[in-house]
Amino acid sequence: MNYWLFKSEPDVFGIDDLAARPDATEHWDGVRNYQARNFMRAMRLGDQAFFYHSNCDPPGIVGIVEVVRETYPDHTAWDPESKYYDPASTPDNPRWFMVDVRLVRKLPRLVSLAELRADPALIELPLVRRGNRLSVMPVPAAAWEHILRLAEGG
DNA sequence: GCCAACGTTGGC
DNA sequence: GCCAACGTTGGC
Repeated sequence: MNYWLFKSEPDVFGIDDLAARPDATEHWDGVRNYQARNFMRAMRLGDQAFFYHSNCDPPGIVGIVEVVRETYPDHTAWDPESKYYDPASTPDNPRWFMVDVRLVRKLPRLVSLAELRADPALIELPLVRRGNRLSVMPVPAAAWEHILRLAEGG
């Protein structure tokens, strides 16, 4: 099992929006970066991920989600009305993919980006590397467990 | 609102 | 294939 992190802007789609979906499940559409796409294609059923709020104050990790459907084509790329439309992606030859995630739980508290950055145990966390703008990225197992301990105060 | 750090585009 | 220009992300 692998661990991941999904970024989302709470003004657009926050963790409470996910919680309000039927079965607290939603497809993760709109990823238009090849590296992030490749990470999603590597996800397997049962993989867990942090839900991260970006572009807000304060940015940070707010919950845990689980992959409940593995990679399949992102249909929003075929919709001319969608802001994620990409005419280079077709049903016969899809370029962009998504997974379905289900909310496992919100964390007892937000673990802020500032706190993550300041923690020497999280040097290996891609999120805190300089200039990282990926919206989907891996989380090393040791970092995953460390962050959970931070959130749970133990 | 600013701007650093990216990724993408397109002329050559 | 190079690389300058451009657009985007996202913290601050």
